[in-house]
Amino acid sequence: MRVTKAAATENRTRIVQAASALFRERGYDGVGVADLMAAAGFTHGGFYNHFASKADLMAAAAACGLSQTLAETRGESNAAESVRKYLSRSHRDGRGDGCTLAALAGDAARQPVAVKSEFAAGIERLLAVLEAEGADSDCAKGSMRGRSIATLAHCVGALILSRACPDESPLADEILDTCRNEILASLKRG
Amino acid sequence: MRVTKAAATENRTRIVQAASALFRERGYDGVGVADLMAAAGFTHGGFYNHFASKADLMAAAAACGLSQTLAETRGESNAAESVRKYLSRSHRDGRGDGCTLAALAGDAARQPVAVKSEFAAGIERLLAVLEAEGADSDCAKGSMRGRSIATLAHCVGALILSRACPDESPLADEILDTCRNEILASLKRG
DNA sequence: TGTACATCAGTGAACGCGCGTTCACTGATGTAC
DNA sequence: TGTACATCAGTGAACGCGCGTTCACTGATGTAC
Repeated sequence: MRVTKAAATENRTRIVQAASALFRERGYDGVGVADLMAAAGFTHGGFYNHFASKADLMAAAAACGLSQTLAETRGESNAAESVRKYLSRSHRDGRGDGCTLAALAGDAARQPVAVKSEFAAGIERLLAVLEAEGADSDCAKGSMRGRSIATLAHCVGALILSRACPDESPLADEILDTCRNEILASLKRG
Repeated sequence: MRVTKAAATENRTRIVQAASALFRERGYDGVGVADLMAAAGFTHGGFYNHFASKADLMAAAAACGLSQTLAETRGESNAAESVRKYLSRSHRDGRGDGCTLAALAGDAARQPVAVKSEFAAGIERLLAVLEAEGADSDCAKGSMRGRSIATLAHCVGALILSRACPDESPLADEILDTCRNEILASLKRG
């Protein structure tokens, strides 16, 4: 049964959003097309009315997830608050609605360039926000971008390493706590 | 045709080493049991003479890969040299014989606890080496472990983000170069 | 040391299963008159 | 505005394929005497 053109685009968005969360939870290879469509409330056959391939959806889902991460970062008042939320236990334990970089950057390295391009673009947008958040600090303007890159890499690395340890293991928490303190100290240092 | 007991254990090692490299290149889901056995020079049927399951091999391969990374880190004269090699273009572009953490920590988060335990153990051993390498610096002994954790997370995060960008993209190189400088500066700072 | 037999590492065919993708079909939507 | 028809979003069965795993078999190795 055909559906309103507006409804169709809305459905496409639903699929992309469901995919964005499921991919973050289980990885690109951990979710099938049928799972994705079911999560959005459809049967799998209609998938190719919206996307050329699974890889095509992966790129769209990456863009969606990274925009979501961007919006959340923008919602924080300053860089220190962003870092504290980013390196919290609740973020580490909630992959599905957490940072797309931490959840999928490792997978992205093995994906087609369409996916990697979305990651690069997402990182650039994120850096712009981080630079703006840090602009009120006493740090030299010229090195603000460099500091933002370093902070982002540090945060992402800490979250990924923490998640690679067994749940409830002391090391997982230690990595999170140690890096949070180190990064906050380096932010203050300016 | 049966094979010497010594040859059998040697064959097992060959399989684990081949798996360690292939998993790093293509991820845990990107390599099948038949691929792994073929890479070691065998047919797939004999796999279960050596391992209870693919997950069982994944844990063994993680331990093997992390030991390799440990040995290479130990081979460096000091922390600064380790960081320079770690955040080099050749390391970024050579996943197969590069750091297991950077290649597979993202995947490990979704694997059974046996795999995650190997990662936690590997991280602990790596931290011990990093602490020793930094011991000659003027940094307070008490915070050496904290500094090592931060340095490791920062390095791993930078490599993963750089790899998530399209090959040859300026951002991929910028992340690598920026983080290398930042981390080296923070090492000097002590 | 030599013989007879059990063991088991490695082979290659086969298993059921889930994957990404295709297809004929349905029926409400969009469009031409 | 009303009618006739083409379009196409969504359905569900089907496709070929590769996956992890199992199995009967082979024949050299290990062992008991």
